Amino acid sequence: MSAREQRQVASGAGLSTRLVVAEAVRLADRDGADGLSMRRLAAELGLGAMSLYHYVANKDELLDAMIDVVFEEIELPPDDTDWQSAMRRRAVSARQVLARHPWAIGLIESRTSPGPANLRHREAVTACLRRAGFPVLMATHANWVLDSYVYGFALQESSLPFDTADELAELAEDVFLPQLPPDEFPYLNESAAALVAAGYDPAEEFSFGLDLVLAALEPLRDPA
Amino acid sequence: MSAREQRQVASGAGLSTRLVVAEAVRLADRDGADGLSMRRLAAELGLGAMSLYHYVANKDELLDAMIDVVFEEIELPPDDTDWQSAMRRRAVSARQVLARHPWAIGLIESRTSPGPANLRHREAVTACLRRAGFPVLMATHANWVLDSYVYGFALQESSLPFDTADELAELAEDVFLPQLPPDEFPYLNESAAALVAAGYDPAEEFSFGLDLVLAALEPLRDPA
DNA sequence: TAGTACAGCGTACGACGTACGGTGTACGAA
DNA sequence: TTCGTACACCGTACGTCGTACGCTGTACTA
Repeated sequence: MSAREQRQVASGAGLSTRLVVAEAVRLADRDGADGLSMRRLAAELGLGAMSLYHYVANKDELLDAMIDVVFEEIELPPDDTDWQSAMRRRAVSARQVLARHPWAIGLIESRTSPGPANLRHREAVTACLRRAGFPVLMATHANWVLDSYVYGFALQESSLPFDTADELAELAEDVFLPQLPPDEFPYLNESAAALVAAGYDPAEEFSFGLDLVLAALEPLRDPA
Repeated sequence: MSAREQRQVASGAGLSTRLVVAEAVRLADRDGADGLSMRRLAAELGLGAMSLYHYVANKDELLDAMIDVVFEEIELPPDDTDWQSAMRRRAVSARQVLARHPWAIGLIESRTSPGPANLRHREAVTACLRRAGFPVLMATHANWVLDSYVYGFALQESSLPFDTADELAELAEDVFLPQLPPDEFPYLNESAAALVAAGYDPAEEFSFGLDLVLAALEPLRDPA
């Protein structure tokens, strides 16, 4: 029995590994990945720094657990609709969750062992694709394409310095365009202007690409 | 004139900001983002820690500069072919570069101001799409879809604990499958088995999704 | 010959993760 | 009632981090 499992069982009353990890997620949401330190987390919980090590083996394990909490928040593809609707539901949910916890995206790069929620998620998605008639290897391909799109979109979105169309318009005028001489960046200027005029909505932008990918995957199903 | 620009001009003989950043990239490639510290970087260059601050304002600026070096390595879309070939070239190049510098992916999340190479890259890609006949807003959409796919793929690839089909086969047998009880994860087991049997090549996997996306974008061009 | 840049460094401060060895309280057994 | 034990928790300390501050020495100019 590892130290971690031991603690998870114990202390039915007050603290628990789950609560510690949850508070860590809250802290990272508020202050970013760099703002999360064992000391600050402990202080937030009213503990001394070293007390955390009764619930978590080390910071690395804490980060792994935090990522798995994030995966837990992502909706699984429902199995009472067509596969496209199901995959859309879970993709949209994933984007929302990752936008809420942007630190998670940067963390994924450095941790290589998926947690239980992650595995459950992958199983559910693969199941949905297989039942929709995708051959085994096609389901793998579809999985890669969809996950790449979702993670990549979340990554890009998290690195944007604005969240809404209004903020974009403001920033474009005050910061971006002054940095983009029209003779050197004619196309970016054109795009920026068009984008400000048309309005920018991350959810819509996400939908566009998602529908494109889903439609492109459709013909790869086996005509069961 | 900022401290940084000042240094870039000075010291024509030995060190320069460019060399410092280049060495930082090498160090991050070798030891990961966490392995890069100002002291270690300085030591690698035969300097005291504080000497670095003659070339770089602070670590944050160093990280920004490192990311821009990475973007510099990515091939721009050539303009002597059809748009699909051009976008494929730059996407394949981007994947290769990001696989060489996986730390860059995790860094992107937390830095919001694109460097000059990044801007030049975006301009070139947008130009290619516009010239291929995509209307302004369609070009923006295409940009989002393609970049999302590329970054997302790179992110996933960097978080895989294996690089080749052989390593996958080995890990699957020794680590993955024992963790995946067949009754709980039937589809992941099926996928893993099929993947081991068929062999796994990241470049091929990348190509599959890339071609899918490119083909899906084709009809969105304006029939100029 | 004096003055001025500038590359480079030594020291120090506050924060970090965490190893190690405590302390107090709760509780079952004697 | 007493004692042993388990467990939640913590204080201190070590090595590392980024970097502020102020000092060297060298090279070159006036």
